[in-house]
Amino acid sequence: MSCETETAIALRDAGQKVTPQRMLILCTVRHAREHVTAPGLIEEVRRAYPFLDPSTVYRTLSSAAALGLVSETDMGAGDTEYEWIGKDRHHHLICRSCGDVTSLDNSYLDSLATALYDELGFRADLGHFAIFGVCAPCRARSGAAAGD
Amino acid sequence: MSCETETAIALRDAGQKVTPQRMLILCTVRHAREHVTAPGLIEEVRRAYPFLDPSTVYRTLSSAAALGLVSETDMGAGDTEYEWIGKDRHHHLICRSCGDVTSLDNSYLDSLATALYDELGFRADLGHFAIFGVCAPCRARSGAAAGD
DNA sequence: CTTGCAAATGCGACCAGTTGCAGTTGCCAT
DNA sequence: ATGGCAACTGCAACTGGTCGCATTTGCAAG
Ligand SMILES: [Zn+2]
Ligand SMILES: [Zn+2]
Ligand SMILES: [Zn+2]
Ligand SMILES: [Zn+2]
Repeated sequence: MSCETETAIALRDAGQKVTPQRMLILCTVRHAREHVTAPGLIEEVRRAYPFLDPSTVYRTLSSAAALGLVSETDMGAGDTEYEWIGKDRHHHLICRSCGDVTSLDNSYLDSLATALYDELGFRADLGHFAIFGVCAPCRARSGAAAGD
Repeated sequence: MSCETETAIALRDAGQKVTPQRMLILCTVRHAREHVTAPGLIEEVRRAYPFLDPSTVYRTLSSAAALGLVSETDMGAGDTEYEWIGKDRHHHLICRSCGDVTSLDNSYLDSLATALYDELGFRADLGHFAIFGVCAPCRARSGAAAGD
């Protein structure tokens, strides 16, 4: 099944209309295998469809995020970053010192989700977390003595 | 020790100047035992100090957040919410269905922080998380059959 | 107490993103 | 296939929040 078909089905399943604009926007997000910002995305989609209005892009991203099709995350870079959410959930560790961003397997969060569910009955939706902190190299670099 | 003195010390320790504006802004955040939004805070502080500029409030909140004095969190309400961070760290569970917000003890996140540190050497700063999902009452209400 | 500097404030310009509205279009029932 | 409605789009006005700069002010050295 093609990417376009899958995206259309996802939209339809969510009770939304399938329009050319949405297909273009969402497929662009999906094909970008990295996080994209709204301004970057607007520039990208306008190459194929110059008259597409920015407000349509924002509205599409917002509703898609509400549906869980894409993640909408503040990675600390000043602009909200969007990413298609496939089957493989992931999260990110962001170093406040060097700015390095690494991916984190969902299994680390799974135990938290399990605890919340078992102990509190809360079904957590741990879509795409940005966890800030200091990475190992930076800790070593800034002096092992300071490492609490 | 009074709240004002503690706040001033916290600012001074962080290498920042103690100004009347900052004291007013930060003490207001501190005394509010709940989350506050920037617009709400501006209205509040202007009762005591009408000429205080909104940009000063935003800058103060931003730098205080960078220093870890206050948390800066998107609780899903459309406006970023700020809260004074005391000794007792906490997080929140937010139900997407009924909108209910509950507090979560930091111990749930501690195990995650420990795992990240032990296995990856990443010193996570889990300041004030907003965890979205569906609460137990809503799960029960929307039919136990649908509960996966 | 006086002096000097760096940081903070206030003001105004600016801009990304949101919102309201009217026209258009996907989609379902007939 | 056709009709009708509700959702979506594009446009334009609006606005919350940011940024640059000149002035003020905290604060530490002398
Ligand atoms: Zn990601
Ligand atoms: Zn680092
Ligand atoms: Zn809180
Ligand atoms: Zn609920």
